[in-house]
Amino acid sequence: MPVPPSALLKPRKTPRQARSSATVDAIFEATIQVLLVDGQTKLTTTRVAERAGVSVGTLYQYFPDKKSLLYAMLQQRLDGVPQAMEIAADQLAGNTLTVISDGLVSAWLAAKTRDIATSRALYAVAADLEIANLLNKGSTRIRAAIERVLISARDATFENAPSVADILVAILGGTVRSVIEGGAGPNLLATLRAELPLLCRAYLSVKARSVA
Amino acid sequence: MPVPPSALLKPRKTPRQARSSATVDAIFEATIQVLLVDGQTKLTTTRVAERAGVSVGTLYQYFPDKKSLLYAMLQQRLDGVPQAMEIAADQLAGNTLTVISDGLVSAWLAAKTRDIATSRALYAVAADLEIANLLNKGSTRIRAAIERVLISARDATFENAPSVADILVAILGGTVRSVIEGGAGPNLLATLRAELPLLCRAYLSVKARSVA
DNA sequence: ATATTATATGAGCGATCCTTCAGGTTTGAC
DNA sequence: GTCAAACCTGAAGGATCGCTCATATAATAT
Repeated sequence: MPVPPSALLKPRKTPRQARSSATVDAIFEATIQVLLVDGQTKLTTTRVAERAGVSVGTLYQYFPDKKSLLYAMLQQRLDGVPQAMEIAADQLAGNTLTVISDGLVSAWLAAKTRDIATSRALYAVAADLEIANLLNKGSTRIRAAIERVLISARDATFENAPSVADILVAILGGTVRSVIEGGAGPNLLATLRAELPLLCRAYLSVKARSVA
Repeated sequence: MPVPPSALLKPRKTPRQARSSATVDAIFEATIQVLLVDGQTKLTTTRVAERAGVSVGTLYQYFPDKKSLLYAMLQQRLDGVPQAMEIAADQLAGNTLTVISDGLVSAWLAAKTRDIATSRALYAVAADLEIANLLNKGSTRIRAAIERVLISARDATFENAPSVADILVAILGGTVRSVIEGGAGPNLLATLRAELPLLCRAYLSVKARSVA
């Protein structure tokens, strides 16, 4: 279970019995709930332990400190997002630009809304430096995957694929965060689902040069 | 000097002499700097007072508590953003859609990048409930202004102007935050300046029905 | 049944931080 | 020069929180 690079790894152990794996899962879920209900400033190890139904000493058996707990929880829950985008990009490679665009948006929305509670909890702590670094790593993977698949489009080329990829990442990341974090109703999320494909397609059409 | 609605207003006074106005300004600027350098978890009244060159007792003369200080600082520094967008929207009313679109983007980028340090500091605490409420109020004003000006376009109509306004707000707010918060170099901000007009124009073109 | 290993506990320590308040300094009116 | 008002100070009290550790309980191997 990975921890922030700067953290010393003690005292911490790996679960060996089912009941300790269940304990760690309960601690992760409790961390998310406390973030959502109380916010970052009231995220304390005492509250998390209480919410998880364990004692604070149990929590400190598995995590050297509070920051490590947070980092480990986010890494476990969110590692799937960059991975899903890489897989989607690979599967879309060589298609037309429209198919690529719609496919990327679809994969992105699926990855980000699969677990909206975790995404919201993430946003609550995203400004923390080490969490931001974790997110930047993920973002860099996504951006690289998007650039590769844009270049692979069979009916379009780009004068500056890296820049286009940058903007797409800003669009995808920014709009979804805006909607999820803003606590908007299901209506706005549905509107975004309908509009994001149009938006990305429209933008890529303007940026692409057709290959006749 | 406004404070969060729920906060009790004592002990707190309004500056009467120039030196106390200067003190309050120094406290606000120090708050921003501590947020940028140390992050929210290390935003303490002691650090802010030290950075401002005053004692903590001075700080508590003007602000009943830490949350009130933060709220008041952000309200003062950012109140200009919704206002700038409302003015821009009013000035753009009745124009063609392209002029409206480019004008909104321009006004938005100007408002958000006029003081990038404050915007970044804001993002560091945006998840805090009361700050989020302050931001939502601003967002609601901007969204209403955008909707009005879209409806006023002389060469286009929209089947669902409110939804289009929602998406524009998500695009504008989300992409700028993504870039400013990500601490990207001036290159990415320049890329955004170049691309955001294209993006919004492209999207609005797809959503609009021409008036022949 | 016993011993070992894994897991769990929560009171308490030490550190940090918010806020107060009695007292000090500066400014301006008279 | 005196006095009132405005402004400033920082040690200290109280609260909160991160984390430890001596001890308890459960699971597993023999």
